[in-house]
Amino acid sequence: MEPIRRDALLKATIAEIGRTGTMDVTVSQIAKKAGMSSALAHHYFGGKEQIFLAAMRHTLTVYGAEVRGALAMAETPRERLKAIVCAGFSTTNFRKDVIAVWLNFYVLAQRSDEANRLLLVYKGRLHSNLVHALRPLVGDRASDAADRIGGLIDGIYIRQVLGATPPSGKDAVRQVLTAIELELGNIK
Amino acid sequence: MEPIRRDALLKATIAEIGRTGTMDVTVSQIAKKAGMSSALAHHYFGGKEQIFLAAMRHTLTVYGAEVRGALAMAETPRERLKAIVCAGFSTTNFRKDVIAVWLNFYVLAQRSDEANRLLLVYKGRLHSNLVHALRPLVGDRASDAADRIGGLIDGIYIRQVLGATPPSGKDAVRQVLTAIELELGNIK
DNA sequence: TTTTGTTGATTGACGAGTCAATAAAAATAC
DNA sequence: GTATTTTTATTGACTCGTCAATCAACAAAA
Repeated sequence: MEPIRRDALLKATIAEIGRTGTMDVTVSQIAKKAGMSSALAHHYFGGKEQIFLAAMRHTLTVYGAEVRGALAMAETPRERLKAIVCAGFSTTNFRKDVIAVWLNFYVLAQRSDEANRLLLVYKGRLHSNLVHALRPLVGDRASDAADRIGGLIDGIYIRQVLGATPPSGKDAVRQVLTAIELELGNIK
Repeated sequence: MEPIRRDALLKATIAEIGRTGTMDVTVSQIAKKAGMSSALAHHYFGGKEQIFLAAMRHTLTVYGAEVRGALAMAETPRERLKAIVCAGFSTTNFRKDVIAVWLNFYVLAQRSDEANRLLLVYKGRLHSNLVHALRPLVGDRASDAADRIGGLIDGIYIRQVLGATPPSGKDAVRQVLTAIELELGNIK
C-alpha cells in the first residue's frame, strides 16, 4: 500500500498547488484529493514540508527523465540542443499547473536548503547538458552561452503564469531555438 | 499621518517578504516592523491582500521610474537598450529581498486578477521599451527579439534566488548585453 | 498475534479581522 | 482667545476560524 499512497499524494500535491497557484494548500485538501484521510498523509510523510519536498523531487525526476529520453535519440549537437529545449516545453512540463508548481518551488527554495539544493541540481544539469551540446559548435563560449539559453528557457517558462492564454510550447520552442541559432552565428 | 503610515507599511511589507522569502507573513509582523499595531494596518489598508497589492504597485512604480530616468539620458537606440537593461539590474532592483518580492508577485498573479494585471503592465512596458529601441536596429524582427530579451532578463533575474551568492548585477548586465549584440548580428 | 493500514476526534497554536475605548488634533462656535 | 464638538489616530483585547500534528482505536493482513 505504502508506495501507492505516496504516489497518489505526490500527484495530488502537484494538482492542488496547480489548482490554487500557491503552497497554501492544506494537508487535508491534498489527502482528500488523493482519496485518504489527512492523518494517513502525515503517517506516510511525517509533515507538510516533507510532502512538498517529495513532490518537488518527483517533478524534477519526471522532467529529468524526459530530457534524458529525448537526448538519447539525438545524434548531433544540434539535435541535442533541440531535444533539451523540446523536453522542457513538452506538453507534460509546459502546463499551467506544472508551471505553478515550479514557481512555488522557487519560492520554497529561499526558505528550505533542501529545496534550494534540488533546484541547483536542476540548474546544474541543464547547464551541463547545454554546454555538452554547445561546445562542439561554439567552443569556449559554450558555458556563457549555456547560461543565456538556460536563463531564457527559465524566463519564458515562468512568464507563462501571466495572462489567461494557455501556454504554447510551440512558440516557446521557436523562440529559444532562434536564440540558439543566434548564438551559433547562423542568422544575419 | 495617513501617507506616512501607508508608506512605512509598504516598505515594511517588502522588507518582511524579503526576509522570509514568502508571502506567509502576518499583518502583525509587518505592522510591528513599521512601528505600529496590526489594527492600524488594517485600518489604513483594509486587509492583507490589499497591503500586498499596494506593495506590488509601489515596487513596480519604483522600477518604472528608474527605467524612465535611465531612458531619458539615452540618445541612441543602443544606449536605450543599455539603459533598460542596467535599470533592471541596478543595485536598487537587483537585491535578494526585492527579487523575493517579485517572485512572490508572480505567485500572487495566479490568484489575483489585479496582481496579474499589474505584472502584465510591467511586461507590456518592458516589451514596448525594447521594441522601440530595437526597431531602428533590426526592423521587423524587433518584437520577436524583444520577447527573447525580455524573457532572458526575467529568467536571469529570477534565477538569482538560488544559491547563496548575492546577485551580481554586473554579470547579469553583461550576459543580457551579449545576447543583444547577438540579436544585432555583431558577434561572429 | 503481530504488523500494517486507516481514520475520527482532539489539541493547541496561530492569525485575520473587528470593536469599543481612549487620546490627540482640528474645526467650529461663542 | 477659550470652550465645544467633530474628526482623526491609535491600540488592547477579543472573536472566530483554520490548520498541522497527534493519538487512541479499530480493521485487516500476514
